[in-house]
Amino acid sequence: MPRTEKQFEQIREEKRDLIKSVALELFAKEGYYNTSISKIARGAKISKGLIYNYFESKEDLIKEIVFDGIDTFIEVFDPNKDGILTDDELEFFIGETFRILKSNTNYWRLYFSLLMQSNVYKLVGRRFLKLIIPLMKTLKNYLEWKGSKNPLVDVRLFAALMDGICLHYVLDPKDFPLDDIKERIFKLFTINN
Amino acid sequence: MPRTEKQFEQIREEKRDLIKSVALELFAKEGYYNTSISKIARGAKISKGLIYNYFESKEDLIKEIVFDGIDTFIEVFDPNKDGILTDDELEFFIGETFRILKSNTNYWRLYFSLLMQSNVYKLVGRRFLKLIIPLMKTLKNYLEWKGSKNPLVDVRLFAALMDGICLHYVLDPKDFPLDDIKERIFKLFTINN
Amino acid sequence: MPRTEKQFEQIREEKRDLIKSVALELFAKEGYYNTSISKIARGAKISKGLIYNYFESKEDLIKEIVFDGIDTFIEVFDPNKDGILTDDELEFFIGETFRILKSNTNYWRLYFSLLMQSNVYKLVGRRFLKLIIPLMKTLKNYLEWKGSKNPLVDVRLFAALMDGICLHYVLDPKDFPLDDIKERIFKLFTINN
Amino acid sequence: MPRTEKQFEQIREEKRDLIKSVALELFAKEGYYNTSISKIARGAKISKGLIYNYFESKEDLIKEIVFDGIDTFIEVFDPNKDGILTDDELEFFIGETFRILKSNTNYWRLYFSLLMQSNVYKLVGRRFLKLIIPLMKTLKNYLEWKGSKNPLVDVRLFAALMDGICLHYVLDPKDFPLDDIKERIFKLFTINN
DNA sequence: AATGAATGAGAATTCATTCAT
DNA sequence: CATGAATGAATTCTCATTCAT
Repeated sequence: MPRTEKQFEQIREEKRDLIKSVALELFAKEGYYNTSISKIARGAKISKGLIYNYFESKEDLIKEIVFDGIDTFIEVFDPNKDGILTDDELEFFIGETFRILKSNTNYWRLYFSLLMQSNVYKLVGRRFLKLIIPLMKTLKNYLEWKGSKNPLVDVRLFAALMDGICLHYVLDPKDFPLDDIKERIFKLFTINN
Repeated sequence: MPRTEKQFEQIREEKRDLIKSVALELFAKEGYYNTSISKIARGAKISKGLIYNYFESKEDLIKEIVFDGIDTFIEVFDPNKDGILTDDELEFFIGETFRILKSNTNYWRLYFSLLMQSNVYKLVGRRFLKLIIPLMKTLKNYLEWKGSKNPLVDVRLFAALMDGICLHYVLDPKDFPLDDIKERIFKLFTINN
Repeated sequence: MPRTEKQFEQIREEKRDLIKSVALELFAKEGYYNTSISKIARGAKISKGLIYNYFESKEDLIKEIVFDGIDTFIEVFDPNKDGILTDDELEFFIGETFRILKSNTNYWRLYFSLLMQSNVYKLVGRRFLKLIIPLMKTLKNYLEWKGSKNPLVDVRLFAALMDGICLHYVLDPKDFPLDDIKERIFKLFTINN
Repeated sequence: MPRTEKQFEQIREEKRDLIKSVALELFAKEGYYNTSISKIARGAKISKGLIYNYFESKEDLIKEIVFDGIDTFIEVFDPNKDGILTDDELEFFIGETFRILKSNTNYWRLYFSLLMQSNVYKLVGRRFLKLIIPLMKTLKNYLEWKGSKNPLVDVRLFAALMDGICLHYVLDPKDFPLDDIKERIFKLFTINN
């Protein structure tokens, strides 16, 4: 019995995901340039050629991986709401960020490593900004409401802090007191100052 | 009549510096792996071979560049004092960090980009930690004195924040309100909380 | 429809052999260091890169070539017999040695040329000795039986003579009276002296 | 007081010899291709450039070294005599050969190593033959007189044997019973057979 | 006579990508 | 859909040689 169109589609989808997950693992662990297509193929137990059946190029592959990560982020934080943040919502935001950080450490290490290569940044940064900007706007409103004298600066501060924590966490996840840090951040930004 | 020892010494010194500055520029702008020795040679208007007259390998070259940066940092912050931080000293520390960040933006972009490539991190991280650890200790004492309930966590928070700011700054220095941020950090960490 | 495992295996086998035979030819004629991978590739009408698909490095390539030659030798002379040599067996030994010399002149030129490069000797010498030592032991017994007063010295003499002949032969095979020499050696070492 | 022409000449001579002896040492120990001009200069504690003041090229340098060795050989064996060899003279010949071998082991190792690289052989071989041929002629007469049925073959045998011994000796001088071997050769070729 | 900085051709090696099967 | 042999451009690095001083 020949497979249906749909079954093929599903096989393709699974293969794509397999390749991407192996590639993410390797990119994050060994670096983008130290990870050859051969290694990925070996890791996924498929042939080199097949990868080109699913992705146009190595660059295309990493682009997809990064975009996927961004999309995960978007799904969680999609702010199609009212642009208004409550204390609870801020706590949720911080908590979710750290939860994703914990469960996708590899991805975020990769993300930061890529971010630093300006050519990749140009590629990916734009898309990331589109996601971040509305969040930042909402946050600005929130901080304004909280009495911040210079909410724009405080937003920057918040963003930098979050990224700094991500950075430190992915570099050495074992000893990082993520939960304590969460508490502190929450306090820092919810109290009226 | 042959050149004197001193003249050779000077030529070497100048060439080394030229190569390092061109390399730093390119490494930071295009990434370590996207910067070939050929490009560096072209940038410095010298031959490929000459670079190997001054540096044993590409790896040796980047190691020297990074160590130079660390040394600059050390010179400013060498804490063989009393291990005690006053409010003024903290302000000085933050201020100096940002001043160095501004004047060595390229270097710090490079530093972060390397940090993320685990193999390079192993190379450099150790040396950096040796510098950082005493600073962190001093800071811990300071925060304790300021009444921090969990100074270890606060030190982590501070370090992450500083790195986050550095990261954001090097990625987009133009629009970053570094001075305002400085104020905010200072306030955050000097008030009794 | 993809090629079967067996077809690939055969292609690989043939290509490996092609590369090895071209490389042997060139190594022997021009020397190891004067033979670049490019030259070998050109000689085999394949790309440089393909050679690395079959051999890990230039050193690996020559190692395989030399080991192949040793293996040929071992196949002929494998002395897991009784350790006893008759006159006929000695004649056979000498005859076979010269036959191999004639049919593998290139290989032996290469072998001698490598022998003299101490680093390569270390690589290969050990394996060769393993083969030679038992042969020499058998020969010593034989010469003892023939009445040699100092069989150890005579074994050395025999080995040196055989290698000297090989050396002269590979340097100028055209005019070398190999068959007459064979007779003489046989007489020299079979008569009681 | 300015140095005289002669003094300069002597300095030059000494430097040439220094360079050659260092180069011979290194060529023999590490191989021709593994010995860079830089290494030689370092070994002789002079500058790279100066070597080119004395020798046109690396090839020129090795050519001179090899020719020197041949000349040493010629000095000892120059057969401007009667072309007739007595038993005593043969013993002297063999003895001298081995004496030179012992005192110049490095040189002979180099010589053999070069011999095997056909391009060098072409360079040097001709000159060597000019030296060897008269010796071989004299030896042929001697062997004829001794009753050799095929003196040409015996000359070849003798030459091969001598080279074989040299080869084995330079490869592992420590354990080689050179003196015993000498006795055996002498007996082998002086007895009527 | 002497120096060593500088050159540039060429070496080994890697790897993304293609393509016949 | 799948394979892996094959390519070739690019990379790091070496080194004989030149030359200004």
